[in-house]
Order: sequence, then C-alpha cells, then structure tokens
Amino acid sequence: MARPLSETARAKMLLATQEIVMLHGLDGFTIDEVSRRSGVAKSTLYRHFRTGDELLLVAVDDLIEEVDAPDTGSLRDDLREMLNTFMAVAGNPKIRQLFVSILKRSITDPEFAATFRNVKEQRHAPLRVVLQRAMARGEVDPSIDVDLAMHMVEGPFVSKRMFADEDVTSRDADVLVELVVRALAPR
Amino acid sequence: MARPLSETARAKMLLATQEIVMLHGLDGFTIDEVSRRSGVAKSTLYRHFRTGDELLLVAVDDLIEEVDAPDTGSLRDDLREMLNTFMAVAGNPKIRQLFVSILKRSITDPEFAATFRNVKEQRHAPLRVVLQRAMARGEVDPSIDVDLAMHMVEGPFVSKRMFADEDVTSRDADVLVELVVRALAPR
Amino acid sequence: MARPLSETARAKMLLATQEIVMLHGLDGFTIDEVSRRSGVAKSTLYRHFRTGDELLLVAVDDLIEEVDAPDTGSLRDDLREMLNTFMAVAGNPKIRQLFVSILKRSITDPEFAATFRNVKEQRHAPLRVVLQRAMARGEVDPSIDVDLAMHMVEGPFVSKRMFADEDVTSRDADVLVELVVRALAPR
Amino acid sequence: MARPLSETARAKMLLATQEIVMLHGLDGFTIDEVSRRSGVAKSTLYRHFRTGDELLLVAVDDLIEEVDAPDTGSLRDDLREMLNTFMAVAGNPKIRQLFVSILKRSITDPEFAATFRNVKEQRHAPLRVVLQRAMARGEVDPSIDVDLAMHMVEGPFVSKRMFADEDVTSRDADVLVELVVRALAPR
DNA sequence: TGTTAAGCGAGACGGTACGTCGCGTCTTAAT
DNA sequence: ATTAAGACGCGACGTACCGTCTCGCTTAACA
Repeated sequence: MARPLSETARAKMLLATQEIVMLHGLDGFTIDEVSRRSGVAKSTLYRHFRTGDELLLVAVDDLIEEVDAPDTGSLRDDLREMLNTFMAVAGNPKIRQLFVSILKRSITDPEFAATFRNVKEQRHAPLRVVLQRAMARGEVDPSIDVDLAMHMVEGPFVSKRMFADEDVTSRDADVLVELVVRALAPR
Repeated sequence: MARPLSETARAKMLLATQEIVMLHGLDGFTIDEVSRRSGVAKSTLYRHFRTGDELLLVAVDDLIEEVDAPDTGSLRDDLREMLNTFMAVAGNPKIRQLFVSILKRSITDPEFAATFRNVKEQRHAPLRVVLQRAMARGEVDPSIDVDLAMHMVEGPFVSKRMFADEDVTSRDADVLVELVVRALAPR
Repeated sequence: MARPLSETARAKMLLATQEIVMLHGLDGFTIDEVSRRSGVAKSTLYRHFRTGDELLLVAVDDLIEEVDAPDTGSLRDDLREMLNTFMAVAGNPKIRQLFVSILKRSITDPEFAATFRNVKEQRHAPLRVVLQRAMARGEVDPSIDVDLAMHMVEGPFVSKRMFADEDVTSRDADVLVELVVRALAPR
Repeated sequence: MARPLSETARAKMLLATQEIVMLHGLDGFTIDEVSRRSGVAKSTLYRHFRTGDELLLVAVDDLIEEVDAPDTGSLRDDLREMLNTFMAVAGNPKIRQLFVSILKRSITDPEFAATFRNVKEQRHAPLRVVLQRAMARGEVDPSIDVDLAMHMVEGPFVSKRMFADEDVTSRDADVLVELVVRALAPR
C-alpha cells in the first residue's frame, strides 16, 4: 500500500558522495553536505542507509574498478605489473586518506568492518590467483599458506607507502619484488 | 621574557588524555572533555598543542614504553622477539584504532605528519639496529637498503594485523620470520 | 514546505530573556544563559534571531505595555500625564541601561536599527496624537512640523534623565511642560 | 627604592586607544589590542587604570578640544553657533557610537559615571555661560533654572540626532532655536 | 479508480564539540 | 619595583554536524 524507496534518490546520494570525496576528501563528507549537494532530504538518507558510513562505503566500492590478474608466465613479472597498478592508485593522497578513514571506521564498527572485509577480498582476488598459478608452476614453495604469501607481497609496499608515507620508486619496487620472489621460492 | 608554558598544565592534559583513551576509547577523546577532566582551560590546551590530535599523539607516545633492540646473535631469534612484542601491543584493538586515527590525521596535516614521523623513527630504531648487526654478521645481504629491509620485516605483519585485521598466530609469525630471513640472506 | 519555526521555542526564549534581565540585569544576559535557562538549543536561538541583541529587543518590547494617548482637552495636562508615565519607567536604572544598550547596538547595525525604529515609532504614536489634537484645538502653531514638536517635548526630559542621568522631579516636569507649551503656542 | 609609574607607558596607551577608537570604532577597543598596539604590557595597563573603560574615558576626553562660548550679543545667534558646532561633531557616527558606549558604561559603573560627569560638565560650561549672559541681557526669564534651560536647548537636538538617529538640517536647527528662544523669553 | 500509507524535500529541533576571543590575574626575566 | 611578554583559568561567542522530528506534497499499491 505504501511506496518503495526511490532508486533515483539513492543514485543521487551515491553520486554526490563520490563527488564530495573526490573533490574535497573524506573530511568534506558530511550527511548535511550530501543532502545539500544531492537535493535528497536527510530523512530520506537515513531511510536508505543506517549511517553515513554505510553510504560512504557503498559509494566508494561503487567507484573502484575491477583489476584482472596478469598472466605473464613469470611470478616476478606478474608481481611487477600488479604493484605498478597498486602504486599508481596508492600514490594519490586522497585515496590514501580515504582508505585510512575507512580502515579507522572499520575498527570501531564491526558491521562496517564486515562490509569492508568483502570489499578487501574482492581486491585481493587477483593477487591470490597470481600466487596460485606461480605455485602450480613451481615458482612458489607449495607449503606456504597463500594468505601469508599475499601479506608477504603486499606488506612491504603497504608499510612503505601507507604507513611510512614514503614514495615507492620503481627501483624500490624492483628490489622488493626480487626479495619477495626469493622468499617464496622453493628451497 | 614571558612566562613559560606550564609543565603542570601539560602533565595534567597528558594524564587526562591517557585516562580518557584508556577508559572510553578514542571516541571519548574530546578537547572539551580533556579540559573538563584536567581542569586545564581549552585556551591553554591550544597554546600547548596545535590540535587535539597533536595532544593525542604526544600522550600516546608518552604511554608506550621504549623497547631495547634484542641481541641474541641470530637474526631469526632477534626478529621473533621483536615481533612478539609488536604483536602483543598490536593485539589490543584500542591501540590499533588509535594508531589508525593518528595515521589518518598525518595524511591530511603535514605538520602533524612531521611529528608523527619522529615518533615512528624512535619506534623503528631497534629494528634498524637488529638489521645492521645482522648485516655485520653476514646474515643479511649488505647491498640491501636498510629501510627497505625494515619494510620487508614489518610489512607482512602490519598488512595482516592492521589492514586485514586478522590475528597473527605465533605459527604465522614463525613462518613470516623464516621467509623474511630467506629473503634477506646473501645469495 | 519545511517545518516552521517553533512558537514554543520562541516563547521559551523570550520568557528566559525577560527573567534574566529582570533578575540579574543586562550583564546577566548571555546567549548561553538564555539557552541554558530556556532549554532551547543555541542553534535554534540563532535560527530565530540574528543576534542576541535582536532577541533582547523583542523580549523587552514584549515586556512594555502599550500606553494610550490621554485626552484631557488641554495640551498642558496631556503632556503632564504622558511625561509622568515616561518618568516612572525611565526612573528604573535597569530600563535605562537596557535602552542605552539597544541604542548602542542600533548605531552599529543598520538592520537592528530598522527594527528598533519600528519599536520607537510605536512608542511615539500617542505623543504624536496628543500634539495633533492640540494643533486642531489651536493650542499649537500649525506651521510647526510635528516631528520637531515631538523632539521639543521629549528632548529636555531625555537629556536630563538619560544623558545627564539626573532625576526629574515633578517640579522640573511642570516647569519643562510650561516652557514647551509656550514654545509651541501660536504667536 | 621603588619606581614611579612610567609616563611613557601611559602616553603610549592613550595614543593607542585613540588610534583604535578612530580607526576601528569602540568595538575594536580591547585591553589586549591596546597592549598589542602600544607595546605596553597588560599588567602595566592595570597598574595605571582600574579598568579598560577608565583608560578609554581618559583617552577620549584628551581627544576633544575645548570650545569657547560665543558672544554675539544675541541668544539666537549664540545658540545657532554652538549648535552648529555640536551638529558637526554629532554628525559623525563613530563619535555617536563612542558617546553612547560611554553612556552605557556609566550606567553600570558608578565610579565611571562620576568621571564621565566631570567631562560632561566641562562640555556644558560654554552653554551655561551663554544662557547666563542672555539672562543678564533680559533675553531669558530669570526665574528659570539654568540647568533646566540647558536641557531645553540641548534636548531637542539630542533627541533627534542621538535617539531618533535622524539628521538635523540647518532648517531644523533654525526652527528649534527659534522655538527655544520663545520658550525661554520673559513673559 | 479512488484511497491511503509511505516516501519525499525541506529544514527546525535539542545536543555537543569546535576553535577563537577577551577578561583580569599571575609568573618570568630584564631593567 | 616596574616593565614587556605572554601563559593562566574562565566563560561567551557563533558555527557545524549529528540523528530525530515535523511539515505539506507526491506517488504507487491496494481495494
């Protein structure tokens, strides 16, 4: 007898959120600002999303494009390609800020964390595929847990780029890939 | 020539901040609350610290005790010891939340980032010492940049514990240390 | 289309303002205090009034009762009656303070001045009526501008009572009325 | 063994106060601002003046030049000359604001009021002289109290210019002077 | 094909924190 | 002992967002 939630309103909110985050960073993201910019009433926003963060997460997930797993036949080259893509994205301070903000929220709010976990898993899928192919080719010690291997690969980049907030040059990337390949190689 | 910033006021603010963070978490941390609880005027707070985050950073840094670089004579054992300590601290969700908050702020605010950088360097010092000793003993390839080596060591732990928000078991730690030792070994 | 400003909130603010001014004088009047005492949020207060002074002006205007123009048939007696009323009110130092505060604000802020002008005109209406009746009766020179006549009547009282801050005895009042009546009489 | 209050400091404060009031109006007048601009410490300021208002009053009194009583031989012309001078000064909104601010303070603070009263009396002296001369010449009814006569003269101007905040044209001034001369004339 | 409950935009509401300002007092080192 | 400098506790300022609520209007699902 009633009326369903409006897809139009939802789309306007998501768009506004993405614009705000891109233009003014996460600190410009505000329930009131989304309402102002989208022309959607605050009450409507709360009918669609339990919190502002939920809206944010959905909007951001919507924004990130899928990446395919490379398949050059060499672990070293596959990793180089993936990490180049990663560094290009992570080089943008706004994206780093966004990521860290989301990370922060996901520590406080378990429900938010669960949604975020799914997003992260999607992002990790290509790397997992690359590692499994390398294992099959005998380039990676098969006794190593794939998840741990993943953190071995990503970790140094994340640590340098996100935590230390230092640039990662392509020289650095080459060295790190070389070290990781050694680490994962069968004895 | 003028009156110096009061050490008493500073101590009261730091104490109040530490109490608040310990008792009510980061979300209970508020300039007004610190002022109320410490009996220090807000204006004084802003005379000592440019922002609340700066106060927070100092208070938290104050809280964490110094760690000595272990010296067992073996890189593997030194790393195990250090990472056990690290995991014990990083296992506390409140500390993780705190860390990520600080990280977030340091992306936005360059001046804050500089302060944070100093803190991080202090934390990194022992690991750097361990790696340099290992290099001297011939356990680490001397052509590897110490900073990169540091990220190789820390990265996987940080990635799994902080980013993926997964526990790192001592089994995991052993495996990761083993892989890192292999990666850094001279050819 | 939106929700209208709440009359309840407005009434509570006006009441609180009047109480404060009556109990503690103008210096006790503070936005924060009105908010506290009335239970109305500060933000709401600023939705209703541009400044605290505007609230004050409205509250005070609300407080002062209307005065009817007397009609004794004699200008002298009409003026005596009006000025007695005026002196009774102006004898109260709190009211004088209030008046001067409002006067001060209206010099700085043109919009406030406009509001104040309306209030003043209401207050002046009875005097204008009295003068016009006297003119019709031939007691006042018809070539005199009514506004100037008004200032002739009010001026000496205002000057002595408000500016010089001296009491105006009923002897003084009688003399002044007598002089004014002479001044305004047709030649 | 002690040291007298520095005249230099006093002069610097008075100068700074006058500059502030002239450039930015009374609302720009602040203890802190005087201290900043003059380079005189706040504590010094409080050693010289009990309150900021006291400094203000002294500085402003210092600013106003003395006016001589005119002596044309005709009350009408004497008043015209005096009121022209008065209107020239009172036409400046900053001076009006200043005056009203001082008036306001003098209602709250009795000690301030006393100092202000002296200043006002100095200002009134020439008008009193003019009236007494006119009385001696037989132009003013000798039974009228000089103080009341003074308020008869000043009142209408003050009422129109300061209270109603309306311009007083020279036409208005002529009419008002004419009416006042009639009012004061012997019967 | 009305009827009607829910969605909608708009934005007011009570809160709470923010960062700044001015006050009058107090502490320091220098004169 | 006075001075310049400026920190101190205090408390008001005006603004921003929060999540809830109250409006009057519109619209889709049901009767």
